[in-house]
Parts: sequence; structure tokens; C-alpha cells
Amino acid sequence: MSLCTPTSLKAELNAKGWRLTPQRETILHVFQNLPRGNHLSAEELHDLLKQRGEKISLSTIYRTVKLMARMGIIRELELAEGHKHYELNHPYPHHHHHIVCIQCNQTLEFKNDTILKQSLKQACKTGVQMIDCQLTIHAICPEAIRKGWPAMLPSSWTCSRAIASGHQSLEEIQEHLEQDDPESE
Amino acid sequence: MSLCTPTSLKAELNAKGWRLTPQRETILHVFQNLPRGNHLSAEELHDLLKQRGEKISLSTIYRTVKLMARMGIIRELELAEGHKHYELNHPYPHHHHHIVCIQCNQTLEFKNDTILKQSLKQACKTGVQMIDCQLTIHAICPEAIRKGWPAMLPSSWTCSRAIASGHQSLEEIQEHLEQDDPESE
DNA sequence: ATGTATGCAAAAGTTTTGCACGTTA
DNA sequence: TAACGTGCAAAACTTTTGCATACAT
Repeated sequence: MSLCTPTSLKAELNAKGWRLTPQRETILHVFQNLPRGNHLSAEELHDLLKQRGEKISLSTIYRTVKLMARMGIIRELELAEGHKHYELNHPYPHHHHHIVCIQCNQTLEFKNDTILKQSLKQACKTGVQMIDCQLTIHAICPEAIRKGWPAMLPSSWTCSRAIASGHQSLEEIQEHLEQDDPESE
Repeated sequence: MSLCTPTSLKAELNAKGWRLTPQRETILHVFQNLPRGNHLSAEELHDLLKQRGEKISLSTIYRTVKLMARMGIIRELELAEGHKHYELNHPYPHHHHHIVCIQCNQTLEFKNDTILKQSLKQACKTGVQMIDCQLTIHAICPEAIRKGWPAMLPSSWTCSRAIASGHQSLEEIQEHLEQDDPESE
């Protein structure tokens, strides 16, 4: 599934003068065996390893995830919990994006190849080398709405400010989308 | 351009029992007069206000940007600088996304309606109310490459891990994209 | 053998919070 | 005037860093 094996990781590290250490191999292994849809914070990874009896210092964890993110092996996710989360950077076609509820922080994955394509196209056009692309949809989930949220939003809230111009209703925009949207993933 | 005026802000706040204060009005005003493409951290906003002689405490700034983000008035951006940035949540069709160089942190805006459409569609399908959607492309810019970066990536780096499966080259994927990509923004 | 990586503890930086005082509706 | 918001200072957290030791190549 993933392109990264201990052997290839070693090769890539050595090519730049870096080293494969047991800690790095262990951390890679954890991410590769993480069930789909899971992602870990540095702290969570630290605790998980401690539980398994593998004590790797927090410093090393931070240094390692940063290194691996720069290598494109893992993705740094900025969700809504106040700290970063990490997960394997699954190659196409397993790449995915996230919906985050801004009240309860619940996170949902979804796949959408159109977004990946558009990103790659944009990167080409701009002349940069893409390492990762992440679409994050900030939203309010049905449970949150039921529970009385949004406490701070007008009760007639329809997301219209976020997406609509002053003269278009949400419904109009959605109609517009139905008409000419090219892909139904 | 923006749907939010002091009057409408007051109405929305009052509807929930909150209040319009001079601080909140000032902060809204700053964001509304920020040139396109600019975004501010809490600290930067604090300094900017101080320079203008308007002293608003950092606490209030943090409290206000969080409030306004939840109202959908401003967007919280998670770029690469280690802290959040804020900007007006421009309504469609002025909505935009970001490319960030993971070495030099340079940030570039781009517009892409397809992404907005796909996001809205996904939100509908999932049954949530979308407040904002942000695509962030993590990339390495040409200058960074010229300067010897990526120090930690193999010299043959082609972004292939990030997007390609084991059997597809970047070129193949790009060809594929050229064929059936529906929109050329 | 040399240069890297790790672990620990301390530091740095951002964001949040408690509380007394002001202000808004 | 009652509830909400602000400012200040302290606290809470996440992430980074300096340095001595250990390890991979």
C-alpha cells in the first residue's frame, strides 16, 4: 500500500547522510499499522509507544514526525484540537481529506479525486513541487446543531456568509452546482 | 463585498445575547480593510492596533477572532508559521485557497471554484453545515529547490510518494489529468 | 572514527483562563 | 442593573532547543 518500507526509508535517509534508527523504524511501523481514519498527535503517539513498552522521548517523536512530514511520508494535519495530528500520507488513489465539526471536533474522512487533480494542476501551474494537499471543511455537524449549537450563530444560519455573495442564496448556488458539476465521485 | 457590517454584526450578536463592543467593531474593521492576500496572526493584529493607538489586549483579540471564526466572519488559517493566521472569510466567488512552501513558508493564494463546489457537495452529502473550506497545498517552491532544498529529501524527489501509487509515475498521472479534467479555472 | 540521533530538562512561543473592573443592552 | 466583555497576569499547552551521551554508518 505505502511506498515506504524500512529498506527504502533507510536508502532515502542514507542518501542524504541521515540514519535509520530503531526509533524511526518503530514510528514508521506505528503509522503503517494505524487503522484507516486514525491519526495521532505527538502526545498520543508517545503514550501509545509507552504502553507497548517502547519508550521514545517526546523530543524524538517531534523531530521524527517533522522529518517524515518533510519527506512526504506522513502528513501533518491541522484539525481542530489545538495541536497537530499525523497520519501516513497515503498515495493516490488512497489520498483523502477531512471534515471537522467546529463544535465537537469530530472528524470525518472523505475521498475526492477531483480535488487531488485540481491541486496537482495548480501546483504545476504555479511551478512548485507538491508534497501534499489537504482540504479541510469546517462545518457544524447535525448532533451539534441538535444540541443547541451554534450558540454564537444566528438561528437562521445557513452558511450563506461563507459561500454566498449578497445576491445569491445557498439554494441558488447549490442549483448552480448541480447543473455543471463535472464529477460525481 | 463582505456581508458583514457593524449593524449586521450587532444584530447577529444581540440575537444570541452577545454584545457589540468597540473592540469587536475595530477588529472587524481591520480585517475588512486588509489588502487581499494579507492575513494576520493574533500578535500581528495586536501590534497593528497598538501602532494605530488602539490598545486592545491580546486576550480580547484571541477571544474575538475565535468568536468571529465560529460566526463564519473570518477564517482561521493553519499555514506553516507555527501559529494561526486570520483573514476575512470572503464569500463566493472570492473564496480562495493557499499554497505553502514547506521550506520558506512563502504563501500564495489561488482561486478554484471547482474545489468550493466539491466541498459544498461533500458537506451536503455528509449532512453538515459548511462554515468554511480550505485547501492547503504543501509544496516546495523553485527558490527553495534552487537553494539546495530539500536537504532531507532524496535528490530524485518528484513528489511521487505523495500522489502516485507504486505503479504510476507522476507523468502518467498528469497525463491522466490532462485528459479528463473538466474545468480549467 | 565521525557525524548523527537520542533523552532529558529547560526554554520558547502561542493560546487560554481567573478575577476584578467596565460597559452594553 | 444584570449579564457580558475587557484587561492584566498567571497558567496551560504544545513544540523547540542545548547539551551530554549513545549509536549508525
